[in-house]
Amino acid sequence: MTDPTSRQAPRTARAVAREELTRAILSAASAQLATVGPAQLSVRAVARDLGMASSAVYRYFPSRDDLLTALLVQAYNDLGLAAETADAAVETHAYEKRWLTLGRTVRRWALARPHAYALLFGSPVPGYTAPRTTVEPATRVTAVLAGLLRDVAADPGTHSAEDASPPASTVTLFDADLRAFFGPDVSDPVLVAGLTAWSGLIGALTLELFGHLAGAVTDFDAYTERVLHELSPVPR
Amino acid sequence: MTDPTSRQAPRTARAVAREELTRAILSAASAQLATVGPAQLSVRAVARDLGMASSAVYRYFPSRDDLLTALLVQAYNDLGLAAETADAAVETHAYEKRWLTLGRTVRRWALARPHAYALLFGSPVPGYTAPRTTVEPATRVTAVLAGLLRDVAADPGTHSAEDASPPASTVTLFDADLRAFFGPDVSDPVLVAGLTAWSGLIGALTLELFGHLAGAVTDFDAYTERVLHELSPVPR
DNA sequence: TGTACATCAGTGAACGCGCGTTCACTGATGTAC
DNA sequence: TGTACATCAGTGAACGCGCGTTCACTGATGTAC
Repeated sequence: MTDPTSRQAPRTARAVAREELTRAILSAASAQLATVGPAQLSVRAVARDLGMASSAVYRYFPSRDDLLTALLVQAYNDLGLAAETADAAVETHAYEKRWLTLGRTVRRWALARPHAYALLFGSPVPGYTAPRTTVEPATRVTAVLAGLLRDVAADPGTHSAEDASPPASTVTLFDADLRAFFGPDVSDPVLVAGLTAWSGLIGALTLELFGHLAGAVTDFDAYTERVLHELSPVPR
Repeated sequence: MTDPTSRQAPRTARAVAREELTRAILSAASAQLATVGPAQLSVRAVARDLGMASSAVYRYFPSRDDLLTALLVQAYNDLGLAAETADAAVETHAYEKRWLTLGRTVRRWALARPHAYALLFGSPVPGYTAPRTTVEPATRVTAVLAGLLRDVAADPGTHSAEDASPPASTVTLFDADLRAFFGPDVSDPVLVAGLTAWSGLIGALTLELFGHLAGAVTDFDAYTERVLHELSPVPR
């Protein structure tokens, strides 16, 4: 990633204006998602909101899909940053606390912007395929979980007798990239446990946010706490 | 539910034709979902697929939203029936087997029609609110889980010492309707465990079907088996 | 510091398209006598 | 069994709307001498 503006910083008026409008467009587009969903995201409506000609938006994003991609990247980075920050504030060895913090942080993030959550974890947008650019930002939240599992695996105090049990699986479950991502200390069973916990978190948020538990659960905060405890993939 | 056709069954040619076309419309609409998603479901496109005037569809469904509702109801009933049938085929007391069967059945159902899964468990359709009619069909799959938990709770052989531990929660987590649905024998902790397992299943399917594990998991069948074992909310 | 030219931002009209829904209509099917 | 009338299915045109994207353009900002 070489940043062309980092050589010197002229900061011309044009560059400043461009940055600001880019932000304004993204923000208007994001606000739109709250009412219409990603498949209905409309370049014309965004332009209308900003009081500019629809064609002007094309100076900033070459197509509707690029605008959508930018929203995806922004949301993933936003969520990733929130998770990283929250995790860094917890003592490294307080493993369960770190898991709970991750869950709470993701949930708080999602509750504050349900449309962004739906963009990331809801139905894929028909006809749109996210480009490679989105892969790395998407990785950030899960990297926090990976870090936690890596720390647990590296801690000799957390190993009980049953860890010596044979791997028992002859099948290769995971891709080499994922294995590398979690590191060599994280065993297959731990990886399964971690992904199961992550699935449970995403499932619980999906059910809550998409209204499947409306009229069933009365206190979602307390409920989620219980579920997170139940799901914890770390010892203690 | 009084069925007006049950008094006698004249089965006029018109009635037959109407039933068949209704089915054809639903099937064409369902096929559409595979390519465009529920928000883009188009009455005109459905009519085009069937070779009829778009206005003719309105003789069968008064509006686009009603068509969508019919699709929802159909999908929920389809999934519910699959789960009920599969569960009935397993021995009542083979609790874990029943849980695994539920998970496998839901997954197989979803893999065979990912668009239907997205319709039920993906992002809500913006601007559309499902009417009361959909509630009961939506209940069917979860009723299978409820039946399982009820059977476990009613079985005296499944209670260990720790069940005697105090409820420990002063908060009311669940709505009275849900409590009634699961029955009085199912304790709060068991209910939490059941919903956690369900969340995990939905989360795992969402991550798999919506492509979040592409390039991470290599063998999704084996992976899901492991996750289902991990999630099991029943003893043994 | 001033001028000449190049670059960029934003406009407004236009292209071709698809949508949900209504309406007056034709012709076929069903029903009552 | 036959006839008269009512009901229903399906048509095609029309309404008013919104969309993504392109294009030739004006005017402002930036740059090189």
